[in-house]
Amino acid sequence: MVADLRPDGHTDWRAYEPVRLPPILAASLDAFDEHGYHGTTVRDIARRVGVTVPALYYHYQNKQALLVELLLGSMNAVLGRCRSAVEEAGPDPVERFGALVECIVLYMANRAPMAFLDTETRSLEPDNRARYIAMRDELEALVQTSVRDAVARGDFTTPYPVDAGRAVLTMAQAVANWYRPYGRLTPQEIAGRYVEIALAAVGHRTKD
Amino acid sequence: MVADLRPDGHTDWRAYEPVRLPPILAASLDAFDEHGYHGTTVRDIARRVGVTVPALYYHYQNKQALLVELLLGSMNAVLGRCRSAVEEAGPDPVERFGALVECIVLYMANRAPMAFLDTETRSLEPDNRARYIAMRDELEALVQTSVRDAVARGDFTTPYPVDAGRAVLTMAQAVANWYRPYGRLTPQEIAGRYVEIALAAVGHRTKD
DNA sequence: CTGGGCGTATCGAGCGCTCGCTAGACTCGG
DNA sequence: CCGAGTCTAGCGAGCGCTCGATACGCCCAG
Repeated sequence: MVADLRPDGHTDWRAYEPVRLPPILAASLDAFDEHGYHGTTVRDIARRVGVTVPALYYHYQNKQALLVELLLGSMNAVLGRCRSAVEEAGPDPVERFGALVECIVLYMANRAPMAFLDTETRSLEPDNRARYIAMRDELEALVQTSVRDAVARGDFTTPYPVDAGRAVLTMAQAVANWYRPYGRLTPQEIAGRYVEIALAAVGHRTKD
Repeated sequence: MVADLRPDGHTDWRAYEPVRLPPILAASLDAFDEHGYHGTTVRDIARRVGVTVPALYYHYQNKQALLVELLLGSMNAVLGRCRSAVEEAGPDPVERFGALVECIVLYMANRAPMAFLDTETRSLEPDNRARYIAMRDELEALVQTSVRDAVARGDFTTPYPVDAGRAVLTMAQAVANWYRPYGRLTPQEIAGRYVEIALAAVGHRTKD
């Protein structure tokens, strides 16, 4: 089951171990990222793993199951980390917002290949897509709630909380599209900068 | 040729007529957006148009040519509009930045199905992809130049011009992923708000 | 200590189908 | 009567997936 897939059995939402996936899932991830779901053949996946096609079908029901495992597992992982992040941040909505941006950017960078798969959502069959979107909506709700609460307290001055919240969420998610591990900044550095940029975008009153 | 595709023969970069595409391209666009390039069959496109498969091949060389026409045409259109926008904005980098954000968001909303196709870039064959990426890079350069110049003048106070520039560009492009024509805001309203949000993100000194 | 039975994981071979694409004939307005 | 545009028919390749067989390690009865 998807719930059992733990791409990272994290305790700290900031900590990232090298990703450990079953070989077949790892190969599927690479192939889906390179060619997309429909552009990937089960023969290609088998070739990458170094086995024959029937071996794949021994471990997974079908091609769709591979995508489900990866996509639902990824969304579950980022959502779990974000829940930890807001909890750890405490009641202050500004702290929560900052923790969320940091958490999302960290995930998008440290798990870029996983997060990049998000574009394959449309290849999920309806039931699976519904479960995926429900989790995605919960993630957006976490962000929007923190923005709304911070605006209500007068900590954020943006006149467009919903639009600014969505803008911040999308720009954080987009990190997965351009991040390269050999880039000029570490994931932690990018996350730190994005927190500042995001706080500016929502019109955070600086205390000094 | 791609250069001949004029999805909109605009004179004003803010003006959008209903999109007028040859029926085969319009059907291809719908199909590619729904199922992706590899998930779309030429039979599906033919069915949407109401012709048989050979009729498609009379008008276009192959399936790839349909994607090339749409993707290159779209990128060419947004890039052309953005060039007009910076030119019209004059020499002030803040004005240029604002015009660019407005222009990009307007395109992403008014041409959301076209812009959404961006995710199919990886299905372009190498030569076509290279041409596409060259245009995309030029678009990013327009934004980054305006940010750098505005920071040099002290009009933007962001300590991370490159990162903030990319953040703004990605959040503007992401509009194509969530915009719906029956939504609560018009494209022009969204663009206006995004200009404000983007200016805040880069730390624009307000004059008052 | 042994050997038969069983679960796990793999294989070669190939089924039924759909894919992108095309040869060649037909239709019909100018 | 020509040629632009469409059709019917179908080719060769590759698709997702499955069948029956097999190699191997483990457990336990004799």
